[in-house]
Amino acid sequence: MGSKVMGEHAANQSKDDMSVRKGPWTVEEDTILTNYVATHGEGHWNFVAHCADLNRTGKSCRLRWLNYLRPDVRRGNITLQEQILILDLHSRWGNRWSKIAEHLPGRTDNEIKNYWRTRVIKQAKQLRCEVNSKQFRDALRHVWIPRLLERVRASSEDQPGSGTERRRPTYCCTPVYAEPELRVSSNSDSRETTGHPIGNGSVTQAAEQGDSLENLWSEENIWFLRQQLCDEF
DNA sequence: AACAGTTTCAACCGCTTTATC
DNA sequence: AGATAAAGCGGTTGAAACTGT
Repeated sequence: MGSKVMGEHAANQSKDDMSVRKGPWTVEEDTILTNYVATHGEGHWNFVAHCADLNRTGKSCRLRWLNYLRPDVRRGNITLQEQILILDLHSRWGNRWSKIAEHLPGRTDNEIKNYWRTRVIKQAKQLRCEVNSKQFRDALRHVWIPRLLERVRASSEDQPGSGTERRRPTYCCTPVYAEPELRVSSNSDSRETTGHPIGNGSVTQAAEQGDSLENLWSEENIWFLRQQLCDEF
C-alpha cells in the first residue's frame, strides 16, 4: 500500500496547505483527476491529490473517482432487478453496502446506501415497523419479493419477446413463487457469459416498462403486506 | 409566482482495517 | 510487536431539486 514516501508528500501538503477545498467538485477538478488517473492509474490518493495539484484530500479524490468519475460507474434510476437484488442481499448481509455493491456492476456503495435510506426505509415507516427488524426482513423476503417477481413474470407473459430492450443486468432466480429464496449467483459464473452476476430477461422487460418498486408499494399492497404481517406475527 | 415542506444524493466525517516499516 | 499512514467503510449532513399549496 502507501509507502512512507507517499506519506511524506501528504504530510508536507497538510502542513503548508491548511485550506483544503471541500464541497462539490468543479468540472475542472474532475478533468484533472480523470486525466491523472487515466495516466497513472488508481490508488495512492494522497499522492494523486498532491501531484495533480488538486487542492483536495486524498480521501476526497478517491471518493470522487469511485462514485462519479470511474468510466464504468452507472448512475440514475435503479432498475427493478437491481432493487430486488438490493432487497435480497440486504436481507442476508445487512448494511454491508460495499459488499452488496459488488453484486451490482457499476453501482457504488454510496448509491445503494442512498437508495436504501431514501426508498426502503420510507416504505418500512409506512408499514410501521423497523427497517432492520426481523418482521420487515421477513416481509420483504417471503412476501414482497415473491410478489414482485410474480408481477414481473406476469408482465413478461403480457409482452412476449420484445427484441428492442437495452442491455441491463438481469436476474437469475429460482421459481420463487413456490420458494421465496432468491438465488443470486455470487461471483464470476454468470458474469462471464452475461457481463452481470444475474441473468434472466423477464425482469428486464418489466424494468423497461417503467415498473419500479415504488409502483408496488400501493395502498393495496401495503394493506396486503400489513395483513400478512398480522397473520404471521 | 412565491413560498414551505420534502426528497434526493454528493460529499464529508470519524472509525476500523490493512499495509508497510 | 508496535507505530504510522493509507485505504476502506458506514453513518450523517446539507444544498439542490422537486412537489404541493
